[in-house]
Amino acid sequence: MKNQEIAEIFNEIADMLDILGEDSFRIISYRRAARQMEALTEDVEDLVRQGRVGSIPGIGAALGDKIEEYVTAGKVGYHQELRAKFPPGVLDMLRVRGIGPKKVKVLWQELGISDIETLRTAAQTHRLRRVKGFGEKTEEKILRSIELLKEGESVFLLATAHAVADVVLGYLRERAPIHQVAAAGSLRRMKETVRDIDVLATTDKPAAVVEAFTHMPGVREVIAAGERKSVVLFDVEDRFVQIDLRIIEPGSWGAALQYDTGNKDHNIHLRTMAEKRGLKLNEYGIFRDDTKVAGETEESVYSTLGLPWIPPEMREDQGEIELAAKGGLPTLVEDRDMHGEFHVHTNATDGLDPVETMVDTARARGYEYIGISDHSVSSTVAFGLTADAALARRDRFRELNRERKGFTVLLGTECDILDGGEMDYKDEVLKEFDFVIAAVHSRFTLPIREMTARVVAAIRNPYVNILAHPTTRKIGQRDPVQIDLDELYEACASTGTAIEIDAYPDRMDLNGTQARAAKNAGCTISVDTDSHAKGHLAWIRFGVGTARRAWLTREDVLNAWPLEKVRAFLR
DNA sequence: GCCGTTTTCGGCCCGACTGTTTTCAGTCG
Repeated sequence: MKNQEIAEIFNEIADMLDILGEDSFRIISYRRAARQMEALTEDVEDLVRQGRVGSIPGIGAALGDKIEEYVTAGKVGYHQELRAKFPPGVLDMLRVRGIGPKKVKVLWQELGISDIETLRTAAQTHRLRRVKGFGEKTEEKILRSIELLKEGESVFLLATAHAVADVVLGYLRERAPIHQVAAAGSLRRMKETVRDIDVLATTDKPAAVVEAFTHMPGVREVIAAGERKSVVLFDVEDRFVQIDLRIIEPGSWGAALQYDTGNKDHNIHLRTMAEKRGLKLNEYGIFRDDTKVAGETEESVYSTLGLPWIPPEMREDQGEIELAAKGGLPTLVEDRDMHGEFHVHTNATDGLDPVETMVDTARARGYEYIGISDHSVSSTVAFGLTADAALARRDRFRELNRERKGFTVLLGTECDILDGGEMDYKDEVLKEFDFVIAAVHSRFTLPIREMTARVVAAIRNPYVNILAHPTTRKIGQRDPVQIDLDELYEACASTGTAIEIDAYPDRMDLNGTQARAAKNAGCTISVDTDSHAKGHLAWIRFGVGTARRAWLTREDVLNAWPLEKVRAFLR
């Protein structure tokens, strides 16, 4: 998929135009187009083939041509022309916190500074403060920001960010005079990675809350400390995450929550709708002239615009507003809909806990069933089981089912898909399991045609019920394999094979965008944690969050079904 | 560069914080 590559090109064009001081609305168009490319559920190459690039919101004639050019020629001429004007390193300077396009332009064109190292030396030797707009504090700030850049400011896994948010919210509840407090932003939208954590609080003592927030244990750096908004960098192991705190009046709680949750395009869309109704929407409420007409709850904000409340996970401006306006929002799957799961490991292979512990943890969660799916023999690093050893567990599983009345333990396997697409166990072994999960754990670098054929062959095996972590990516560690996901969706839909949202925090595979495409192709989705310890079963909330980002209902999710319906599916 | 039940031209979301300024530009989200 070239979607991401095109997004990066558009963003880089925007950066360059920004530095050159071009028309800001043109720049906004490039950035918006980049976001659209990232959010696209379809492969842009397919859209080009079908002549449908113009149907992407924010893509007109000029950007459509550039997309086609990239798909056919592998590059965009305009992008390369611009690039030729910039010494390498100039664009990097934008990554320094507090340095934007205007300052880069001055640094580059007036001081001849064209990379971060030179910028650092210039700040150290006080060469910057001679230029208009730069002073002593700017030099200090630049030096600190460059240090922070080296320490690796980066994205965080959703699960990590949630854990940090819980600590911060707990601290504020205990130590600051707040009424309400909550996390919003991409965390609340359940995005699989999070760049910063947005916290909202209501209080009648703002100064005391800012004081508590900026002096929390773990705060490394205070970026801003205003009465309405503060920003800190917060230690997370050997890295740090940005945390934004917004302080509002109780009457603006809903408006602020809305404002800080929706992504940029969702919010712009709502503000445009407000304007057409003669209203003004901001983080304090909805106003007619200067009178506030809504804002205490999120529901009031949406209903004033003629909309039902939209679930946070959907607020990406991917058609949800139009759907809501027509009264067509789906009823999304929820945590409490989950009846069990299938992708669970034990200490028989590379899990930490024995099967009894995993089963009882699942029961305590209120599940009706649990599938145990330890590794097959070829996964040597994961201590995969021989066919005999795997099937020999059947007796113990029968006992477990007798001992735990009203709860069902299913004997499954996470069976490797071998190089050529055959399964690691023979069919006569596979048919003995209650269910079979197929997964790629080797040869990640096959070319796209071979990899696609390999996985499609596994999907077509009559004993395979679920395809696990389809792209095999590990966030921050391993790129997704080269594979034609549309072909997988089609194969899964036509054979009645479920496809997985693997909610292990660094997998999140499929992600929300992909799972939505899978649903649209007619697939049933299995939401699993890939648990390797009892505590991991709780990660199902991130899988459900991803399913909600994919607009899935409980009818779409295999393990939101009761056991009898699941059994029929597995048969 | 995009887009249109007020428009095919003239608009384009809106506000907070900081630092360098004498009233505001730049950055960020």
